[in-house]
Amino acid sequence: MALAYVLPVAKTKYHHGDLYQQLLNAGEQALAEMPLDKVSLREIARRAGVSHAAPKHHFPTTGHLLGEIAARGYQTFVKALGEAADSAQEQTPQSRLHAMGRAYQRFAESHAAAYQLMFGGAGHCAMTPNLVAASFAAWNQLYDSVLPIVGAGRANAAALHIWSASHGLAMLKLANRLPPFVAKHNVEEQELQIMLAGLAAE
Amino acid sequence: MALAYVLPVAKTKYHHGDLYQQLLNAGEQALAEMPLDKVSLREIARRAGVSHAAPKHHFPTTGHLLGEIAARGYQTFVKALGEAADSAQEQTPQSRLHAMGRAYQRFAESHAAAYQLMFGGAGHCAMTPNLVAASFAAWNQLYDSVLPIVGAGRANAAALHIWSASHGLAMLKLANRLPPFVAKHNVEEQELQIMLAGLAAE
DNA sequence: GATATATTTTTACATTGTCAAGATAGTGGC
DNA sequence: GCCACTATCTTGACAATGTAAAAATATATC
Repeated sequence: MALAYVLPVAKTKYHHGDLYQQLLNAGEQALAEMPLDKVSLREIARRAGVSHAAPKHHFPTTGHLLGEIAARGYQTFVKALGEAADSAQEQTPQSRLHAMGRAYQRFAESHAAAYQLMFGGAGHCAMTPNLVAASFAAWNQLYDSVLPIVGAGRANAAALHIWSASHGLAMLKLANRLPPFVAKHNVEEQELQIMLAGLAAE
Repeated sequence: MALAYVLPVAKTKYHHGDLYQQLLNAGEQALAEMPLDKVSLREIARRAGVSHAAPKHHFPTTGHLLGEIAARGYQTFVKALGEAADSAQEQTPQSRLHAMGRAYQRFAESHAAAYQLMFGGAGHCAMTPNLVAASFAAWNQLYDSVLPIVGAGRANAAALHIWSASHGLAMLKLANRLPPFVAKHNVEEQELQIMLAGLAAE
C-alpha cells in the first residue's frame, strides 16, 4: 500500500538521480531566457539547483554539457522543420521546402541563443557523438527534401547551397551585419524565392 | 641639427603616445596566432607590453577594442577581395565576382579568428561607428560587383543572396558542421558556380 | 547493519573584465 | 628653472568564470 505514495518524479534530495537530464533542461531554459554569452556552467548549475561542481560528474567539461544541449537543439530544430513541411498548403516538394525555409529563419530568430550555440564556430560546444549525429540528421533532412526536386546527382550540391544560404542569412541577421534596407523589406521571402529558383535553374 | 636624431617611432617609455594603434596591432597579431576565444583584453595588453588596465584609457570596454580590430579586419577583407577581382583572368563582371568569391572563402579560412570576430554574433565586439562603416563598405563593394550583372532593380537582392551563401558556407566550414563528403570534393568552386548561375537565372 | 561506491558540496586556484587609487611623464604658467 | 596640472599608465582589488581536489552525504552491496 505504501507503493501508492512513491512519486516517480525526482526527489530533489541529495542524489536526485537524473541530474544529467535536468542539467540539459536547465541549459535549454537558460538559452531561451538569456543571450548565449551569459549561459555559463555555473548559471546552468544554479538553475538546476545544484552546486557549480556537480555537473563535473556527468559532463567532463563545460563544452560537453553545451554539446549535449546543442544536440537537443538540433533535434527540436529538425522537428520544427519537419512539422512546417508537413503543414504546408500544397504538399509538393517545392512547397514543402519553401515551408522549411521559412521555419528555418523563424527558428533562428526565436531560438537565437540556441541557434548560435548549435552553429557556434568558436570554442563553445564540444563535438560530442550526439551532437555529430544530431547535426547529421539535420543535414539528412535537408538532403531528403531537395532530392525529389533536383535528383540524386545534384542533391548534395543543392542541399549545401540551401544550407549555406539559409545559415548565412540567419547569422547575418543575428549579428546585425546587414545594411539598413533589409530591415524594411521582408528579405527572407525574397531570399527563399531566389534559392528555389536557383535550384530549378541548375 | 638635433632634429635628425628625433625618431618618429614610439619611444616605448611610459607614455609611448600611440598605444591606441599598438593595441590594434597587438589584437590583429593575436587573432592571427590563436583562436578567437583566447584573444582577451589582457592578452592583447600583454602583447602590447602594457598593463591590463592601460587599454581602459583608450577603449571604454573590451568590446570597443575588439570592435575597432574588427573594423580593421573588414578593411583588409575589402582590400583582399578588391585585389582578387582586379587580378582576375578576364575582366568581365562575372569573372571578377567569381574571383571575389574565391577570395572570400580564402580569407575566412586563413583569417579564421578575425573572420569570426568580424561576424561574431554574440557578445564579442561593440558596434562602434568605425565597425558599422567598415562593414557597410564591404556590403557596398559586393553591391557594386553584382550591379553590372543583374542591374539596379535586383542588385540588393542579389548581393544579399551572395553574401548569405558565402557567409553561410564559410561559417559552416569553420564550425565543422558540414557532412563528411564536403571534405573530399572541393565544394567552394561548386558553390560559386551555383551562386553565379542563380544570378543569371533570376 | 557495516562497508564500499557514487554523487554532491565545499574549498581552492588561475583566469578574465572592470574599477579605484596611486605613480609617472609631459604641459603650461610664473 | 620651478611648480601645479593633466593625461597616461601601473598597482591592487573585486566579482565571476571553469576546473580540480578534498570532504561530506546518500545509495548500493554484502
